[in-house]
Amino acid sequence: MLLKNIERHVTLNPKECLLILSKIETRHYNAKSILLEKGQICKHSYFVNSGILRSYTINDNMTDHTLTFACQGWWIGDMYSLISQKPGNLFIEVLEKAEIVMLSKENQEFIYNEIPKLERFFRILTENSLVANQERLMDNLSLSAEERFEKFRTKYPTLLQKIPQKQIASYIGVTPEFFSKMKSKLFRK
Amino acid sequence: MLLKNIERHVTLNPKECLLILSKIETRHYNAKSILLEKGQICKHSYFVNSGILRSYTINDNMTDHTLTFACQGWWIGDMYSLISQKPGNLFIEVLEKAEIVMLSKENQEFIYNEIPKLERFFRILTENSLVANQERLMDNLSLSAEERFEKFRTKYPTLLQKIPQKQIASYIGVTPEFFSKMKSKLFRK
DNA sequence: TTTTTTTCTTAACCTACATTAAGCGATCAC
DNA sequence: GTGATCGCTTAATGTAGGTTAAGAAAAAAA
Repeated sequence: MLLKNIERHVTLNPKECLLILSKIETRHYNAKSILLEKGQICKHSYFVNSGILRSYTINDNMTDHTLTFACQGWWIGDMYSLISQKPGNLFIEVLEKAEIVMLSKENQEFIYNEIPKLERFFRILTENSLVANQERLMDNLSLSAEERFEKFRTKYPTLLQKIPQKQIASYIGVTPEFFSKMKSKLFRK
Repeated sequence: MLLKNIERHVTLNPKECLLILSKIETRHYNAKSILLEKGQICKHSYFVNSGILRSYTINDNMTDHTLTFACQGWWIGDMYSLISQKPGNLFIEVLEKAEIVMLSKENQEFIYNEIPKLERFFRILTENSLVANQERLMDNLSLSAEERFEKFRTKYPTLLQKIPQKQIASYIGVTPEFFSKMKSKLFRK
C-alpha cells in the first residue's frame, strides 16, 4: 500500500523497498483515538492504509476548524510542528477505525539521505499539497458556503455518508446550524 | 542574492554555484508589468532580487484575490500551472520596479538531477510555503478581518506604505470599502 | 499645468452567515 | 432498559462585512 503509493511518483528497486519497510511502523487505532494533540511536538508523518483521520485546530471560542481529512492513501501530520519540532496547533484524530503507517522524522531524514528519490517523492507530494491548499484558500476568499460544499463533495466523494456533518461544516467554514439550514435548502431544489 | 538565499538551507561549492548561475536569467521589469496571465502556462519560477510582485486571481464577479506578495528574497510562481504545465488561474504582476531571477522548469529539473541538494532546498521551501498557507487558511476560517489585518502587518511589515490598500483588502479578504471603514475605526482607537 | 485615471472615504442600505435556544432522535454507558 | 451524551433541525434575532453610489484626494498621463 505505502510502496505502491510511493511508486506513483518514483520507481523503487527491491533493496530500497526493504530499507523503507525497515524504517516504518504500522499501528491500528479505533475511532476517536487521538494521534496528536495541540501543544505536542509532532514526531511522525502518518500514512493512512485504511480508515479516516482528521486534522483540526480549536480556537479561543472553542470552535473547531478542519484542516484536512485523510482517507486511504493520504499522508497526514502537523507539518509546522514536524519541521520546526516545536509544539503545534493541530489535533489529529481517528474518525473511522484505521491502520496507520508511521514514519518518524529521523527515519524520514535518514531515508532522504539513503534514497534521494524519496526526497523527490516528498517534494512532489508537498507541492501537490501546496497547490490544493492554495486553491482552497482562494475558494474561501471568493466562493459562497454552498459552492464550497460542492467542492468538498467532489474532493471527498466518499466522506459525505461516513462522517458527522458538523465536521463537514467545520471544513467548509460555517456553523453546524447554518450547514443544516443550507443542506435542507439544497435538498428542496 | 539568489545563491545566498539557497545557502540558508544547503551549502554549495563553487562548481555548483557556477552551474546554477549558468541556468538562470535575470530580467528587469517596471511597475505594472505582467509576468504571467490567467490562462497561460507558467514556465518559470521567479525569484525576487528587488522590487515587489503579487500573484492573484480574478473571479467571475471581477473581484481580485491576492494569493501572495513577494518582496526581496521571495520566490513566486503559479505552482499549479508550473507542475502540471496546464493553463493556470493566476496573474503575476509587478507592483514596484523589480529585478527578477528566472529559472525555467526544464532548468529547474536539470538542476534537481545534477545537484540533489537543490531538490532538498526546494522541498524545504515548499514545506515552509505549505505551513504558511495552512496557517493563513485556518486564520481565514477563525479570525475577524481586523485580526487578519494585524497578521498581514506582521507578515509584511514593509508593505503597508508601499502598495495600494485595496490590495491589502484583497489579501485579507474584504472589500476596499470595508477595509477603509475598518482602518479608520482602528485609527480612532 | 491641466486632464484623466486610480484610489480612498463616507454613508445608507442589504445579506450571508453567526448566535442563542429549544426540542428531538440516535447512540452510548451503565 | 434507561439516563446521559451527542448530533441534527428549526426558528428568532444579531452582526460582520458586502453593495451601491457619489464625491474627495492623489497619482499618472498628457
